[in-house]
Amino acid sequence: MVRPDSRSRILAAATPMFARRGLNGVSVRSLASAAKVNLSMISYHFGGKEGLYAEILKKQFEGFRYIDDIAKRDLPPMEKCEMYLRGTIRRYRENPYLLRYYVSELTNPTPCFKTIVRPTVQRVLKVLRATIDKGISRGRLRKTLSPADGTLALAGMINFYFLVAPAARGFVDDHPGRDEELVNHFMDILRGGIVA
Amino acid sequence: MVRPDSRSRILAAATPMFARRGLNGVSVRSLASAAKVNLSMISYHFGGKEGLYAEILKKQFEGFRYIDDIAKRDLPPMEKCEMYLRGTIRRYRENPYLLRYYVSELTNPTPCFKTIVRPTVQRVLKVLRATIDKGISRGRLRKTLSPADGTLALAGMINFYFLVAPAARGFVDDHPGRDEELVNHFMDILRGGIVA
DNA sequence: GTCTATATTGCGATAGAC
DNA sequence: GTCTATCGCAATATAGAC
Repeated sequence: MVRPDSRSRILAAATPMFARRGLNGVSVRSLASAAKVNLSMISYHFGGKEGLYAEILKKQFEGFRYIDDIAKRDLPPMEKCEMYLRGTIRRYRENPYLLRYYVSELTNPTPCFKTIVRPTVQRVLKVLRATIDKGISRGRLRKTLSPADGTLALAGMINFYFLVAPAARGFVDDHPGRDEELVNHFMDILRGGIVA
Repeated sequence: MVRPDSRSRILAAATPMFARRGLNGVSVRSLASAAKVNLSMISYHFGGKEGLYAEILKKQFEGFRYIDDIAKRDLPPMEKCEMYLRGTIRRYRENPYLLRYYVSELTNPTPCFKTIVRPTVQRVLKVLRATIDKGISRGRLRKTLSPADGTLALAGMINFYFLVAPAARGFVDDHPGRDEELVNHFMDILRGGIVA
């Protein structure tokens, strides 16, 4: 096991720090000290703090690629919804920082918002909407369903679940072991609502 | 129309600035210049930048008080859900900054998170959950519904709608004129899901 | 690639005159 | 309450030795 080079060490140390405190909440000094590199290394490798942030954000957003699998497949709409729920849960379990970068960019956008964040969000929404559109036209989903609002409801329930988790301690006992249950609960709501 | 005093001017100028750029993204100098006050006024009135932020956050979070109206009333669960949706929409329309403070605290918590944010979130979730619990025990909601996950699904769809709005330009044409439609679409999903 | 040393600017906060 | 002036320190970034 060789010691990772300084570039990798910077990326590894910076990823959780930016996630927790945002671009403006982290100084190059604290980055360098956490990564155990000289502070000039950040400029050397990434051209400055913002360059480092942009590189990390770009890498984080590759976690959204699973949406393309959903787009390609020809499956009934409810199965695609389930794929989306499972893919989203998996994405956040595998990478606990992605949601923070994502939401942080939505509320306090950096220059990366236009180049990386918005195009990705639009892509995800577009795929989900196409699924719903097709489901309606094929008679699988009810024809009074609004494709746009339905998409946002679907994306909202699962994303908000992870977003609010840190403030919901004691409300849900969130852990990977209940993911299957979570998918089933949300799918039940999509299938038949909440009414008896 | 008299000129507001310096304290009010600081609050008025700082509210949108913290909302857009976060606590760490705003300097006292930029605050003072936007509010057209001397920079020493921030320490004088609020004891520093963090004190100012805390005061604004506290005031913003008063926007969640409508949840107590819902808690007090004795209404069928679906009517309470509709009250919650309408109240949430109204809250974000009346105060376009609240969601940013809210979500920003969830992803990049400041010292206010423990004192203000988490207690408020817990309060909202508790009220919604109590509504669902009662709805189930009275046979109005289906007995297989998970109260916790149902709560998060409900809160998620409407909160995410506003959260993602800046990145969803062109996807939904969001404006107050369609709020009634939005409530109806979400209520339809809660009533019967999305399946035909 | 990695370091030291430093340039330069900006930061938050406050002392003290008025 | 409001101002000027300034303190002390942190910020990002880079020049230049090795």
